[in-house]
Amino acid sequence: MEREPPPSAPRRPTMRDVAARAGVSFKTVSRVVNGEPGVSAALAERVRSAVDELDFRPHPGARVLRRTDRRTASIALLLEDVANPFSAALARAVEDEAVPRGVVVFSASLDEDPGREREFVREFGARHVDGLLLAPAGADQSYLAAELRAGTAVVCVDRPARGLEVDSVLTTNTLGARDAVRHLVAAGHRRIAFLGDRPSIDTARRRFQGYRDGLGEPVDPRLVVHDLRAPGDADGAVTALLTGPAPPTALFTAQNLVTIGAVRALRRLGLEHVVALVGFDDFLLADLLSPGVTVVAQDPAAIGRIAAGLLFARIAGDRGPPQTRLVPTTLVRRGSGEIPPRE
Amino acid sequence: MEREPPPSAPRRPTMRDVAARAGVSFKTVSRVVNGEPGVSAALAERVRSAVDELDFRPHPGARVLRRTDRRTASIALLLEDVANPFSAALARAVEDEAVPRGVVVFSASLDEDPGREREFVREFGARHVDGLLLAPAGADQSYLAAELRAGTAVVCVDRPARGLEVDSVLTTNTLGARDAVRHLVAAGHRRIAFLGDRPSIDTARRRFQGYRDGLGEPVDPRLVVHDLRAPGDADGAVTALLTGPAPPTALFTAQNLVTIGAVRALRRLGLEHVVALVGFDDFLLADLLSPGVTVVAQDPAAIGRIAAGLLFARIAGDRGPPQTRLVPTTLVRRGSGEIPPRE
DNA sequence: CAGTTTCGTGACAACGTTGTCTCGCACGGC
DNA sequence: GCCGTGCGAGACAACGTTGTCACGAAACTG
Repeated sequence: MEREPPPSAPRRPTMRDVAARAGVSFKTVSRVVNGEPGVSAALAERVRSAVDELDFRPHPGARVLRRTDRRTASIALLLEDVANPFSAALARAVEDEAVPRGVVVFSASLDEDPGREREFVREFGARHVDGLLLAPAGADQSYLAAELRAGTAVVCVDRPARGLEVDSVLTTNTLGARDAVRHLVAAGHRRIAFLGDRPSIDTARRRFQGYRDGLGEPVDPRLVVHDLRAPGDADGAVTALLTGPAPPTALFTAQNLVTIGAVRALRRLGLEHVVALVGFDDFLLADLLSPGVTVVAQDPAAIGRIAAGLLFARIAGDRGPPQTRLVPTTLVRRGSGEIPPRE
Repeated sequence: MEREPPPSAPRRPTMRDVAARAGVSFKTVSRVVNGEPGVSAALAERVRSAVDELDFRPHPGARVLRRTDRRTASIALLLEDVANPFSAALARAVEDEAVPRGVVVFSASLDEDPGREREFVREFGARHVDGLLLAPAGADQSYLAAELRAGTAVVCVDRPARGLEVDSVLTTNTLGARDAVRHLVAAGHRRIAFLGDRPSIDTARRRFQGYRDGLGEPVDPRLVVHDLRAPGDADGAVTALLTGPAPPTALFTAQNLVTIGAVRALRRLGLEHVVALVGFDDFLLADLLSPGVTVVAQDPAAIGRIAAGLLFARIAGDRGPPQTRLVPTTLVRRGSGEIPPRE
């Protein structure tokens, strides 16, 4: 016979409690809390001190239920992985836009899983977030139309939505990659390898396009490797390329972890001062390696800042046509990209 | 004369809409949605298909208002800065515990600001999150007692709460720092500098204590520098130490960014193969620098995982005494910590 | 076969808030 | 001194859901 004595059912104070303490009706409390006019100064003061004494805060659930604007003052941030530096920097920038507006941020990681993307969108839609900031994982976002109709604002970051017109904030992937490759070409390289992520990912495809543009001559398919995700994959691919016949004299690595894998491989082969390397996306300490790693740097904070700005404009009622904003890249020369071809 | 035709007031379907479509009372819908017994198979099926057709999802605000357990299936994560790798890895681990439980995660950055800490706690408390995972920024957390009374579970991560007994998950800071310094002592070093963050931060203080323990002899105050935050600070401090009289033969850097600043300084002075270095907290690419940077690695993912476990146990009703769980560090030898003293 | 139990279903109140409506009263105009 | 006017304040409904209760029909009991 076990019995757990309920420890006096924890409860936060409500407007009724405040009203009782101040000796007014609970509607008067509502008026004071919401700054509505039509309350005498004396009563308002009594209410305010009762609010302070009880540490009253209005219940957001009840509030959203009744309010006409239906705002929850919350947004959701759906990124590839909150632990990766690009996503994390973007998330922080979004938070910095949200907090001054009194808006809180849900965050979630999609792990390139379209199923997870849809589940999270559904979940946060049901929770009535005011807006959704999404880095799409799946190949089709037309399902988002239902959320837009239900009144949830949506802005895509890093990758555009497919099958639906919404605001997007993207890196100039094609141009950035083209610049990287042209930089190598300008140093005299002709055999430049491309190492990239899965081409089903929009950014990976665009960077490959930029590689082709930058080369300016037909691509040698033996110098192209796709579908690399982890540093280990890249390490293997680079090792195979450089120990095989007709090795490249330069590498263009089109993703963060691929770049790191390539650095590991070059180091192990003792070729880090012989084979040139330019990576897409900057990373911490790239300047302290020897040679420093030349990269095409993205600006995740700018993406987050701009995207949050667009989202809050939509939430505030902007009904203009969908916009695409492009955030430029910067070529950062650190040494590895300036190695001339071996002769 | 401007007029915005309201675009048919976006609205999500409610139980009433589902009920109308299925030809039942809305209470029957509630029963089916919540899996309560006492609904005939035929009706339940009708309701389920109406739910699917309308893509109905119950309104969480209304639900929490009425439910006896008052659960919102949400938690808040209050960390130093979601963009820093330690916090980001911790956040990801927490998400991985929350998602399978159907719980969503708010995240926020405190930036070592006690005011921000209190505001966020207040905000998320008012939003009735089920639990709060907090890396305290302020010197006193006794104010949390009010949240606990109101029924919000709280677990501290990385740093203990002060002025209040709650569950905490901490790194073995003192032991880890002691091991690092002993490692240098074992290599023959006697003049080992300490470079750390503000001693008002619990972890910084403990790491300094570990330094003293590891030295085993009186500390030379000229080799101790506190209050370093950014890499630039550390760079300057290291430069001053090494170009001054009686320079140290080894450095113990007690924080991530400080370690990076120290590496920069050593590199600039050309002493990276002469002065030994052990850092507290691991970082990406530490192994690719030359020499590789020896560190005392923390395990932020384990901290997040364990803390989330404790939090969900509390939310589920665990009323046991507050626990403190310690997560051990690992000394990772990569070269910089194995340099013998210059003779 | 009357009386009782069970079971499926719906009516209704309540959660804590905001929006609308009404009421009482002091005030000003004639 | 009478009546509209305005204004402060409360009563009440409603938001979308869950918990409680009541009802009618079917299924048991003796």
